[in-house]
Amino acid sequence: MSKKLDRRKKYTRKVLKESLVTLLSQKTISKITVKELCEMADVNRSTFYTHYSDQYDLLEKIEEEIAEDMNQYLSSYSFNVEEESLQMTEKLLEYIKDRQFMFQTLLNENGDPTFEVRLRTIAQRFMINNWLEGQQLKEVDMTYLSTFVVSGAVHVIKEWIEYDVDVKQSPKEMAELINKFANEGLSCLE
Amino acid sequence: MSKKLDRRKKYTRKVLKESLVTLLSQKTISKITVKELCEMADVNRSTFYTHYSDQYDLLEKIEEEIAEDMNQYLSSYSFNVEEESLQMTEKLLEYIKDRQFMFQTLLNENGDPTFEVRLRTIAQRFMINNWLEGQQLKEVDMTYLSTFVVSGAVHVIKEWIEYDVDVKQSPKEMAELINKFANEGLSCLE
DNA sequence: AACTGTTTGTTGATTATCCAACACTGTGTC
DNA sequence: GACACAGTGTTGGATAATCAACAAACAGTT
Repeated sequence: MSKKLDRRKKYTRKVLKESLVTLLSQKTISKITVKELCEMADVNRSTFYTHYSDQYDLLEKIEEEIAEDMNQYLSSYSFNVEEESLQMTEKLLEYIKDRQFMFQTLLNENGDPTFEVRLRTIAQRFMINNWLEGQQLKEVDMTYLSTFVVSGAVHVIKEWIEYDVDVKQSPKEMAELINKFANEGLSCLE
Repeated sequence: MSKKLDRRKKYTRKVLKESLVTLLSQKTISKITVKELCEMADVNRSTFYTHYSDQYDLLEKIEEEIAEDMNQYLSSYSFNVEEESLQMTEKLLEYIKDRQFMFQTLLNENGDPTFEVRLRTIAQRFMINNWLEGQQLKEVDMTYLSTFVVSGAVHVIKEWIEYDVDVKQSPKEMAELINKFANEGLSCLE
């Protein structure tokens, strides 16, 4: 499935992604030049063009990757088995924690305004497929519910960032809290 | 003088050096294999051998580089002009701060026992060339003095590490303190 | 409008790294 | 001793990244 990447490719893409996110924390994508991006990443400009067509393309790829990861995590998510579920939540939290800066940047002023929407879409699809399976819900309720949950999640992430919450210190407790909330939320529907 | 290095070479050597120092914080040089070193650095083993012959060679190069840097800093050191001197001390402190982990590792149990000696030699040569210029000192005094100063410096570095002193927060005050001490020490000799 | 400096894609030749394979040495185990 | 196992150094061919150079587009200045 996932073809084995040459170390060089892996490294080049990694630093380019990191550099773009760093620059995005300072200015809007349209004000970022390929030149400064490559200088920051310490990568030859010609190399950049063998991977991406421009800044926008790179940003696209970054977000696609996140989307894939989120889907990956959410696809194996289930609230049936308690312990397994907790572990999944924990992993998801660690994933986010490791990319705190990235999320912060992409969700803030200079970031992509469509990014939050994309996250919302992913979560919405997940909720429809898993949580709300079997439930007979009006479409209005469904939309409202997913919007509510995702907004909450984004809000939580932003709060973590603002108050510099160290998720890693207690991912377990955090995971329990979140799962409990999710379950109670579900039971409230019945 | 300093030949222009290909970015790739620069990167390869950088990660290999970082990885070795990291490993040295865990075990002795003789227990470190080239294989695990390359795995940590994410560099092909064959690439390693195009740069260094073995772990010991790499460690050698790391220490040589530090020695060069220290010489560089110390060579442009003078206590004649007050402000300039302070700036030099400040830069030197920042240099050490940026490599705190490296110094810590090289000076500790797993590190190279000869490293402290090398530092001592450098400082000794410096003191003879600069500070003690013109002073009529017995060789015994000279050796004792340099040993005293370097031991002090190493001790200070180790204390910074242990008590996690943030040198960067006040390199200026720190620099003033050190220069003042150095000057008083010198005047004590007269 | 001409001028200056900067960024942009793109190219060709060069170089470094990768990878997989190899034979070799050392070390521990039955 | 015979055996498996892990690390060593070295090789050759494939591939990626480098660098320097280019024409073109663009923005700001005078």
